[in-house]
Amino acid sequence: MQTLTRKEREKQERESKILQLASAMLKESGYLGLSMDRIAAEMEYSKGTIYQHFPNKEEIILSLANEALKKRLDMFETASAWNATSRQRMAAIGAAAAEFVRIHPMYFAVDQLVRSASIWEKTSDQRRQFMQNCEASCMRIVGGIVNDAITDGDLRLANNMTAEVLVFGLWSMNFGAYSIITSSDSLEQVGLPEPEIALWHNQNLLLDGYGWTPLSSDFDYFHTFEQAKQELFGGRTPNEP
Amino acid sequence: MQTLTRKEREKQERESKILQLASAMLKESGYLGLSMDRIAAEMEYSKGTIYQHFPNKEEIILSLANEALKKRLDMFETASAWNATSRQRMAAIGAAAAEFVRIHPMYFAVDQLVRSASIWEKTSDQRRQFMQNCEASCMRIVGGIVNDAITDGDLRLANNMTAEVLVFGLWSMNFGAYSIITSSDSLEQVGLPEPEIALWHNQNLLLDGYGWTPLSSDFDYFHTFEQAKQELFGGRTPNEP
DNA sequence: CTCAATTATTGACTATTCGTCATTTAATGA
DNA sequence: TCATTAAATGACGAATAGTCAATAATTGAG
Repeated sequence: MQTLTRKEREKQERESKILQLASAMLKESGYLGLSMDRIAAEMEYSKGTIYQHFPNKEEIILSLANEALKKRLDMFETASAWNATSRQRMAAIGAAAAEFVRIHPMYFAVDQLVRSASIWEKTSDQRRQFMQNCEASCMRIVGGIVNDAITDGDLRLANNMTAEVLVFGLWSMNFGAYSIITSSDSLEQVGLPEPEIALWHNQNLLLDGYGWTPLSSDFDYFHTFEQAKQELFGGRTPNEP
Repeated sequence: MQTLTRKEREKQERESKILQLASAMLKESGYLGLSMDRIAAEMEYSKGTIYQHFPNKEEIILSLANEALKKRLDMFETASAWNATSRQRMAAIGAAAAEFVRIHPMYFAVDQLVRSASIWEKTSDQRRQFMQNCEASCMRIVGGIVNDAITDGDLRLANNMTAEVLVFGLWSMNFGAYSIITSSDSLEQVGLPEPEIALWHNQNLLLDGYGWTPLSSDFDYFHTFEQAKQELFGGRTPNEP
């Protein structure tokens, strides 16, 4: 006996089919190529039915972003709960971020879209709040690791510093790096054949700059990174075929 | 005696008027609010005439980005040519970036737009190359300062490191931070009342992590930053009323 | 100055899109 | 069986990008 009626199940299936199609279209031809008419046509439903699921195009896009963000939050939680030193847990967060990008190469494009085009205003409070919640939760998780490091004596912040500033440093570096990486194919021509590794080095050196011990010169965090990837997200990540 | 005929001048004026209007519209209501019809209406010209200047909407957007990028390149060159230590010149680059964002708050939104929506494909080779050129030049300038630092003995890169990796670190951090800052109004709610200052700290700590002397703990780079802002870009920046 | 040739401008037109809603179709259960 | 409720439809209105034949303005040779 199911908790959902056949109708409810059908509806949910259709919804995920819509999102799946939309994701493919977005990947294929960007925001402008994502057309409600085409979704309806490919679904073999009329447009009106699609609009019963999502009141507008923007809600679909934000839904896609939220699906991804939810997974990222899970991965960050997994990384944070790892039994290791604070900086190793931080490395695990890095592994989570890298794995997330591997699984959702579209996410940054979508996130940028949501931020830049006037998509935000057209979406429902509920979905907007969900998104902000996910982001805030991610920050809180990373902030928690920072505070643990302080508690453990591995990190001492200067007077005019807060954990939030450090988290913002990592966040902005990651966001920027992956935005550039996923939307630019000419990085080799500019002397950066392996931008992901460059990001990894820079993250470590930033934490070294904060004096978060053990410093990356004294410990092989790349090994930790690979280990976290394997143990925590190895083989198959949750919710992914 | 002008080198341009009256017609050419008129055309150029009209072109900059179009860009000006487009910029305002983009600021006002985003990519979707930027309408060729509305531009034509507000210019009091017909649509066809607008299309004689720009073959499509996307070219207008890329033009706007390029206008801004050109100015940033100028500012970076100015900063790099400053007579000071390598890390001070780096601080001047930071001042240039900050000043650039102050003058062009729209730039990051437009840049993200160009990257994420399918704008890139629709634009001319010429404009695309101009953009890539500007970006590459900016990187080269910053890379030049890094190399000067190495020559001066203020910086020693590890074996597996290159100047490009460092530049990428600064680039991604700046790009990410300003993208987030200019597209998010809820940073205070997340414990970041002054994100620009946070960025500044993080940049310095990253360079400290690289061991670029004098370290920020030994030298007041914020003073340098303010000084560069004043001396190099103070009062009125070039090409700005 | 005149007027044919060139150049610039126009806006009606096509095609495409989003989102709505009266109408039709299907499902339900008394 | 059939009245009532729910779901699905697609024609429609309103915007928009971009085109292009027709029109207006400019130019410069005679």
